[in-house]
Amino acid sequence: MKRKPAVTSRDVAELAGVSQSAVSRCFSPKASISEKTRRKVLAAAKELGYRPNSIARSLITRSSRTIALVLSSLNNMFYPMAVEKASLRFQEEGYHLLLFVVPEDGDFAGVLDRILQSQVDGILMMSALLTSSLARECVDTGIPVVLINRSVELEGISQVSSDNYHGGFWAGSYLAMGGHRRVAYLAGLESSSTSHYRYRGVCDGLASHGRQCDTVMHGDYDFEQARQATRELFDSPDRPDALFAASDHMAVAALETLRHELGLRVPEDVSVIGFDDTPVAAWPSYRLTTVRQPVDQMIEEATTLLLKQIGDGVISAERRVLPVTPILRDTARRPGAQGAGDG
Amino acid sequence: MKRKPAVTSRDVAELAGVSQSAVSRCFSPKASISEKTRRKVLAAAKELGYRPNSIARSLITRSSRTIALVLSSLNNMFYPMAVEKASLRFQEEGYHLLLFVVPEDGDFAGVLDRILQSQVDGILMMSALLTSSLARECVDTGIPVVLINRSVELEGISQVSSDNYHGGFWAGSYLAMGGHRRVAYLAGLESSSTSHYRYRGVCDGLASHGRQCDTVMHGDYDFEQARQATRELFDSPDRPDALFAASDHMAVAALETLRHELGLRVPEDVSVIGFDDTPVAAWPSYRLTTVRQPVDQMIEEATTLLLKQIGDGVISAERRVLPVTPILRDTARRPGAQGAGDG
DNA sequence: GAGCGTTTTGCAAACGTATTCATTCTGTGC
DNA sequence: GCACAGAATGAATACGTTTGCAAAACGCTC
Repeated sequence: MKRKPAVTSRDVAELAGVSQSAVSRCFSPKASISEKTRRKVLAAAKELGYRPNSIARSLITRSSRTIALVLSSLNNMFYPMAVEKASLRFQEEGYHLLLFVVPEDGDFAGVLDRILQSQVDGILMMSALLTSSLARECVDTGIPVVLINRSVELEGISQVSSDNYHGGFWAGSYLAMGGHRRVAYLAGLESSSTSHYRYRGVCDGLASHGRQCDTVMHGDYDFEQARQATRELFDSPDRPDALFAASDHMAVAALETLRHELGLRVPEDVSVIGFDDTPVAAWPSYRLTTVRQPVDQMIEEATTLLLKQIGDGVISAERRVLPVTPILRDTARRPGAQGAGDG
Repeated sequence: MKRKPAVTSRDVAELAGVSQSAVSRCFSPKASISEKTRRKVLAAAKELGYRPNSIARSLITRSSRTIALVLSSLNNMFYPMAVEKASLRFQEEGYHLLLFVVPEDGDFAGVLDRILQSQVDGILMMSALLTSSLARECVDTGIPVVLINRSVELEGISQVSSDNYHGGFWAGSYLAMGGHRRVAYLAGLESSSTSHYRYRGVCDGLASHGRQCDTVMHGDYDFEQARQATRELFDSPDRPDALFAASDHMAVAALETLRHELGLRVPEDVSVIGFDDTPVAAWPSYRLTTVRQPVDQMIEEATTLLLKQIGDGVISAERRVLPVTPILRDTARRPGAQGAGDG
């Protein structure tokens, strides 16, 4: 079964007895064309199974109507959810998504090269990866970039994030009010600004009640590493009495380890707070107290921001911070409840 | 900050004092070019920040080096894992992935239209969606299609799936040997061939031990629907004593409902078997007995199949069925264990 | 330096579309 | 029937590459 030669607008023009221009105009919404020829053309097009070649169109219009979506892992359900939403949104606007999965420690320079070659109209990044020299390359080529939940110190790169600091701050206050004295932070990747803001938040939140953050351990957003970190943190007599994890994914890993491996009760022995409010947090086995990120809204903002810059042909460096919502469930002791030893 | 006009191979040629062809040849691996001019050209290219325009390249070579990846949901972790793997594989081969998320009940015809317009070299489908008339359209345009874990009755469409039937068969036998008398099947989408094969498998597996499948309930691969189905199935005195779910995702939903809502013990009161062996199945809270699909291998096969057809320019309809692996954990009573009333 | 095979090079023609511009058509008001 | 505005049309060009072809340059041997 061999490929046929593609049918072009010229073929359709010939069959319909009109010029190639006429055919082209039939497929551009705003072009001026009479109803009569439109019908002739559409009939011919249908008969031949013609579809405009969007590559040729991109070449002439200098716009591929394509967005590069770059991320480094889909392990944390936050990302699949974001991807799904983004895909739907861009599809609505007639844009396509070119997917780039780049390991956090992978060769992003090479991938960026391919991204820039592919003539995307914009870049949506959900991972760090972007060093300032690479960011400069994007800006230089004039491609708008929007970062989700990551930050980079450079003009020309827009950012949408949730209020990581205040999310952390709430967690810190809440744990302090619950009477916890030794709070540990289960951090994400070192390179992740998100994890840093959450950390600073939790510290300040604790500080606002005269407490402090006791220990930091890196789980790198990874399930197994989070488990290992939990073991090291809690497998000792003077263990922490509360844990704030930089993601639900890690919080669940911690819960599993605390309960099933270390034999600790949550929240009686240890309180746990996560971040994201992914679906798993609501499952009855966990009922994880957490901080909800407004995924849909974040994607919505990021999409709008990107499309606006593409439309205007002007790249800017806006910064949007969206509010988070504390979700009170059962893994963190509630302030005022029995057991709160807050003198 | 305005966009600059793009730098083209002509600009580079001029600066380097060579012809535009020479520049082009510098960027095609197999072209013949002298070391001297190559150096001149590369220097000029670097100075100007030149990158070949892959749109123009696609137009002339009639190959976009792009694959359409279509799926309908990323809820079940099976898909994110598959997407990640596929993305990495195709990136290795110099292909890009164009992502299409289309709801299972969405307008696939419209999306297919866009896929075909975008001149992809191949299509990788991880959802049903493909009616035979749409499949015909693909075949007619000469684009190779590979389906993962779905089937459609048509020449020209290749398929890679795991051995759903034997996975189901094993589950049926295992439950029968465990002494279960009333086995229910928590099915996926009606339209999913995968779910059908698993059903036929579990029926035959049970039959091979003189049992039969008692009830079927549709969970449509959705967490909430699976919970609802579980309620309806088990909230009665003559409830089933075992459940085979068409995905781990639904099996976990069932587990949550059985344990935390209906107060049933697993596996003492009810045995549960899932399908996929996604990471969640191994979490200590569940330790789900399940059937492992070889995700990596499936993607590997699908990728190879697709690239081969693209390379040969010949589309074929191969069918690969990959073996599954039973994973014995703790949610299904083990044959011979106390409580097996297979008298 | 001539002769000859091999590489390297530039020219020019594609690829399939959008769009400008000049031209022709259409319809309206007189 | 005429003038005129507006819409509809086609010819031609451009988008940035790859590639066949023929010419030119090069590296040999004699």
